[in-house]
Amino acid sequence: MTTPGRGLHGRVLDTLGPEITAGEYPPGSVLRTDELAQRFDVSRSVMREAVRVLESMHLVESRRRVGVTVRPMAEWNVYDPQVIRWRLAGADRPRQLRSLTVLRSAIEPVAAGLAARHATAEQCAELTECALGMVANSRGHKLEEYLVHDVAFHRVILDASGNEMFARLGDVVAEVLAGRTHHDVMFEDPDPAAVTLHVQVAEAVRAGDAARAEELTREITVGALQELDILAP
Amino acid sequence: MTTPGRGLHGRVLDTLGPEITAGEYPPGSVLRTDELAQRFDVSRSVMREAVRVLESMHLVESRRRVGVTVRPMAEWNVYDPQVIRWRLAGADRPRQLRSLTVLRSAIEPVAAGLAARHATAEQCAELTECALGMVANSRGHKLEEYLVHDVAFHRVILDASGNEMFARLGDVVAEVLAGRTHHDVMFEDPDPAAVTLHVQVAEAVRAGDAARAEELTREITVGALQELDILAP
DNA sequence: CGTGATGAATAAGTCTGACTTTTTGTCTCC
DNA sequence: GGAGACAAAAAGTCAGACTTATTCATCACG
Repeated sequence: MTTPGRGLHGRVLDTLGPEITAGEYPPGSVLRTDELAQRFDVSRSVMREAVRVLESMHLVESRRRVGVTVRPMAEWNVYDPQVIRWRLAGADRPRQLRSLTVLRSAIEPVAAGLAARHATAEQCAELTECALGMVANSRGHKLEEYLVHDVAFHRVILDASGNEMFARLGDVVAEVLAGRTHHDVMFEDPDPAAVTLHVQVAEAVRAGDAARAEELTREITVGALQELDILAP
Repeated sequence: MTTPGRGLHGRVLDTLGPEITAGEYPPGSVLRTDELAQRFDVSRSVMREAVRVLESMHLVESRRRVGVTVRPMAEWNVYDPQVIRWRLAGADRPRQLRSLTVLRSAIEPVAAGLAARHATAEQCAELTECALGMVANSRGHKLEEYLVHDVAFHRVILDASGNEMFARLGDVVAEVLAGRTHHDVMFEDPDPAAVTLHVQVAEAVRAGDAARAEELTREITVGALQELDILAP
């Protein structure tokens, strides 16, 4: 991950950020920088830097003579990787995971279609390698190794799409996939059908068959959605 | 937009942010906080707050004994509304607009499908109202009025999807639509086919026909993509 | 009564200067 | 030429004094 302790203000954020995103302070609550500085035993300057960061994430708003007020969830920068991480670590992790999976289901098929058009030879090779890695670890409870290749696969697809907005969702996808493997119970080996689909996507991309790559990826994400629906219908 | 002058550090960001996102400092360049503070005629504390914000956007990285180094574009938080605004105001606006339009083409159809399932009666009414507003202003060079309804329409769709990640893209869509109307030349009235499609989407959502809403919206976004391809093939 | 002006209290905002800590580059010395 | 010590540089931290905007309450006036 990113460095955890990058300065005192970072330490403050590591506990204050999750508190806010967990909804511990209802929207409209006011925090006083002086009190916060006391609580975390840091100087006001450090506390102010932390508040500035929270402010840039639209988690809070700082106004004179009022204090630091917590903004309603609807205004948060929910695409900020830091915010995503905080929320995934908190109580509404399931809800968050569902939102992100729906996002994946919208993005990844289109990204795969673009990848089929734009992927370099090197990226095609990487993709095939990842798919093979998934096959090799799809049986025998080698979930960790499988995950590594799965994440790499989707990263390559997103990168190869040539769209920077898609490419930057690699971390999000990684978080979602890791979450599925680690937190949510996943005793069994991955679905063989999903593994096959990944191999086929790699083929389609290499063949430059955009429509097929898109459709196959859609099937993968539909599978991911169904998985969630089974877990929490 | 958001408040322009929210403190001294905000003023600094208003000029430093665009400079960085415009690529005026190549990746790896180092800035010294002291020099920046002098340049902007602010105290070091204010300058530090500004740097913290840039850091949280992953535009720069601050390291001891080294300085504030500019990160490569691939690491920027390109979903940060502030970053998007800075980049849209800069030189690579066209590229940015294309990326965002591709993003729209992935998100909005899925969002429309979900909206057909989840939209409240009130949201359906709003949608119809927006569509009618578009029709009413589709002829006679009433581009501004048309834009207002167009933006509102897409916002309602994204909100009604019930997915917060989609909902938060409302501002992005607004920027893209506004960009198309204002910056890129658009002398003529909007495409009548597009107007009809919006009306039909509103109908499909009200009827709860997810597949149809999705497909119609896909046509809208395909149109938006073609528009860009014609302007800069 | 309301209504608008006055003023005081409050909390964020700003600046300054001194000090600490980490990192890096260099200069020995073996 | 490599290992370790040393010095310089820049960010990081802190404390305290001061400024400024905002809110709220009070009070006079219509």
